[in-house]
Amino acid sequence: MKRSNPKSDLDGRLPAGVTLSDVLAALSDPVRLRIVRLAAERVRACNEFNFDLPKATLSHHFKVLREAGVIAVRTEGTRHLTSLNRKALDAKFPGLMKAVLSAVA
Amino acid sequence: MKRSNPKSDLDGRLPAGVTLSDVLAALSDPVRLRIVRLAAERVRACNEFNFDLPKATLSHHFKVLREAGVIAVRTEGTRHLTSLNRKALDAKFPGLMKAVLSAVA
DNA sequence: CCAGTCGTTCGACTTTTCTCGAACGATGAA
DNA sequence: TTCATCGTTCGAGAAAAGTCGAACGACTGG
Repeated sequence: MKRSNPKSDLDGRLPAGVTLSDVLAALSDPVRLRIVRLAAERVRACNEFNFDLPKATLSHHFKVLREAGVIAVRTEGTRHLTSLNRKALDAKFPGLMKAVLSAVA
Repeated sequence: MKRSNPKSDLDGRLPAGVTLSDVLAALSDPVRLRIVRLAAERVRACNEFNFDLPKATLSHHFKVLREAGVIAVRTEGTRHLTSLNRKALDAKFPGLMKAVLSAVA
């Protein structure tokens, strides 16, 4: 995995220049919304997201979410632990994740 | 304009089957986000949205927002009065529009 | 009736996004 | 070392979304 910056992805920062549109676009896919809901419950390894999708497809969706700063990934040996970037999102877009996560559909 | 249903678009209902993904997708475009912010201030005729875009492009964005139930349009003579479908959105997705509208970017 | 305005729709094109097989690098176990 | 596993990246194809000129119907003022 690319780790140009030595700081963890879990340090609670959003990528520079991320806009509301970017975040909404990242969240606007049903698969990614499922990922976000699961990541919001607790930190998970990728294989704990039991989606019946090819891993290349999954990896793509994780990448979109990462680039929008919605999720953060910490590598631990073989496993990639994914968590919701809740603090950073709440700081920049107050109330957004709460609304998204509490929505029924 | 197509008006298969005699009820006004302003009756505060969301189109059947609209999901959170649909609404987020509609909101994820910068132009549409601007439209929504302006419509949230007050009801506006289309020409009050002073975008420097061809009217076909504008019409497309309005259509996307309408189909997601984000805005409602009432025809009054020649003018199409656009308003945010706030009540219906708040009912189905509590806090979402508040977060979107209060976001800085 | 005619001309002008308003917004939609059509059609074509470009751009972006999605999907996923295949190859790859990194890691851990035997 | 060798092998299997994990997740990424590449690349190609398919699907979806965005852009916008042109034509159109609805309405209004003259």
